[in-house]
Amino acid sequence: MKSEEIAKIAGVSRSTVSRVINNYSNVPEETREKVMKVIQEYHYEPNTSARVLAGKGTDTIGLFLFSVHDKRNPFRVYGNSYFGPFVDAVVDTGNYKGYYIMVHTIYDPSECWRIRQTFSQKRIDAGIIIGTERNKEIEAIISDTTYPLAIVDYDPDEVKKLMPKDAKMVVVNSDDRKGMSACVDYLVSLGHKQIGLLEGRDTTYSGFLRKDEFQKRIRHHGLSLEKEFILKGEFIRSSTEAAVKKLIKAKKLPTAIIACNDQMAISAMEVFKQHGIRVPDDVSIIGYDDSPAATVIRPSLTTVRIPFFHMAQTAIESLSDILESKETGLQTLQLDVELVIRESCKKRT
Amino acid sequence: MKSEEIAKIAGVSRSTVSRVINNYSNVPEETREKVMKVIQEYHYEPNTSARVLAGKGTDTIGLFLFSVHDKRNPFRVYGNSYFGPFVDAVVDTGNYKGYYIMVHTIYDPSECWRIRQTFSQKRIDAGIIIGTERNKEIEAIISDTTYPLAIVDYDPDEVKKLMPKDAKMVVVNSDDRKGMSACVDYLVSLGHKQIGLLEGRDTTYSGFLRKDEFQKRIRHHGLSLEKEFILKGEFIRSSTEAAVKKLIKAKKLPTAIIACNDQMAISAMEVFKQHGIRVPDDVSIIGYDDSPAATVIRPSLTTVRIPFFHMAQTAIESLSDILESKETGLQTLQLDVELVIRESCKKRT
DNA sequence: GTGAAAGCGCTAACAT
DNA sequence: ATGTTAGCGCTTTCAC
Repeated sequence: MKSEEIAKIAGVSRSTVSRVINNYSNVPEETREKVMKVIQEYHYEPNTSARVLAGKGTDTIGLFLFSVHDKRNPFRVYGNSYFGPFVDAVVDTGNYKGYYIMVHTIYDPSECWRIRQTFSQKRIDAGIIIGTERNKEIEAIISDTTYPLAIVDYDPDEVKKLMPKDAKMVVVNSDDRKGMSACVDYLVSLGHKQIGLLEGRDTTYSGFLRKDEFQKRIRHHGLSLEKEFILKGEFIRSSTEAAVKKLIKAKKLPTAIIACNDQMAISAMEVFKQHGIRVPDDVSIIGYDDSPAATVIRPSLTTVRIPFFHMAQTAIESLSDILESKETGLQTLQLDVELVIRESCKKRT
Repeated sequence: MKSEEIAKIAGVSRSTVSRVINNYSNVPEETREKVMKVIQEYHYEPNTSARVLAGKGTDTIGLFLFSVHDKRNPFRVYGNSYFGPFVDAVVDTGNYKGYYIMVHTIYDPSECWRIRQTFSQKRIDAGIIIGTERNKEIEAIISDTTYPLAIVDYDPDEVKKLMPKDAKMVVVNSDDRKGMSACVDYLVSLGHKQIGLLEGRDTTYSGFLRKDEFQKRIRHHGLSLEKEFILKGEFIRSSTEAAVKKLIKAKKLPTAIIACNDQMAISAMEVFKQHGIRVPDDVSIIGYDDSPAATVIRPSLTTVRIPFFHMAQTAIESLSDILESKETGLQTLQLDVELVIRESCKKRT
């Protein structure tokens, strides 16, 4: 079924059918109804490719997930506490606003060409990138993309510096400094003086910020910054386990540890348990993300809640605005976080 | 950049450029290389809409997730132990085979028109449906869809009955009867005689099969089937909590409970803990799905592992075959499951 | 082996 | 207010 047939049946021309479909103002109610009736009767849906070719948008947004996980890890994306709720939120909010969402996973910077290709083939009107580390490939994307692009968790200043003048970008972050300082403050208020950090990757904006703020805040409280208490967990299980085991072997434990994501916090808890070290009695632990697992594990995990849903919503809405208005430039957004106190921390007596 | 410009630069016609792009056999190596060089130099990518309009496929597969969760539950999809790894696997396998994946969430049968619309607008070449309950709307989709469609977790006989003669369908299930009977057998081998069931929804194929097999297998072992031990958890947390609380109030507990998904098992464990009932000392629990949470919770959850990754892979591959061969008919696939024994069950002494 | 030309289904500028 | 027409960028017969 094509618009021409609808036109014939309704006794009008293709253009009129098109006008009805696209809600043009200059078509009388009577004609509109007549055409709509035929459209509905025949369940006519305009061919997307034809519309796009004739100048309309695809109404499709591409979501590109940069996974830090190994390609062969079966939980690589959904096991990632970060992505799950975010994808969910993007699909939901996107669908709600009338967009189709195309999801891609990128396991390595060398696969960045997929982003460019998807744009070049005109499959999407806009894109969302999440989880990327800072590297040549992504910088190249930022430097030469003029399609609307939202980047989650990236340094806005870098984007501003790199992006073309006619770029339409939006950067969405959560308040990592606030989140981390809340963690430190909370532990200090519980009497902790020896606080360790399970850091993520500082090639990641949030990873860098959290570590940096940790150090600043520790100093702010006049505490000492022990080098052996800064553990390289790289946001993943394997590195975390190795780092925590090494820490335990060194025989000198901090009284509390802040992990830069929940997965590391949980891995650490498991290693501690294996070694007979009790959480929170012997060591307090704080996570970051507030992933679903945080409420399931025992003791339940005190962690920083990132407003993924809201971030996704914001990203989609900004892109939507950009697509409608054609406005150009960089838009920076920072959403609020919240420390969720559960059972994994204890007062230092 | 369009094919015409490439043609001009390479000193050939548009048709030749097209032949090169589409790997036609009758292009001499020399010409092919000449054209390819220009294509690469200018990073030319053919416009998808134009190709589709001219008769090519979209190379896009639609993934439709029927969520049993409430629209306002922030973990509705990724919190669903079932979907997460599956979406992941579909995107991965799909991308690997050169397909783009469009993800949609359907919260209510009344939103089924989205599936039809996406096909009618010619946005996708094939679709995958997962998590649907049996109802008028989905039956209508099955009855009138002639596009390649894979349905995960659905009664193949029903599909065969409903589908048009020229349909291209594939149904992918896991071996629910085997999974459930393995659970019962295992508990029986541990000496349990009073076994309860946290059932899902029997409008779901797997939900029905698991409950049915549970009853069959209980009888097979000559055990009694106590009505009060069949709890309606509906696959979700809230119903499970209510059902388990009611069970506890009745003062008569089974010595073991099999839940038809991990989420219900975990919810039940939490309620038991709140009431001072120990797992597995007082009651053994088995889940179903082997979701990531199963290894995190304490005691870790004995559960049936569903090969989501393999199921997704199978679905994509079958669709891919169908798209390439244009073969018609119904293809039924059933993948194997495995009982993963962890800590949540104990011998009945 | 390669080019010319028709056509895919739609939108939009133009004409009426 | 509505019809006519010229593309949008590509693939694909059909000639040569």
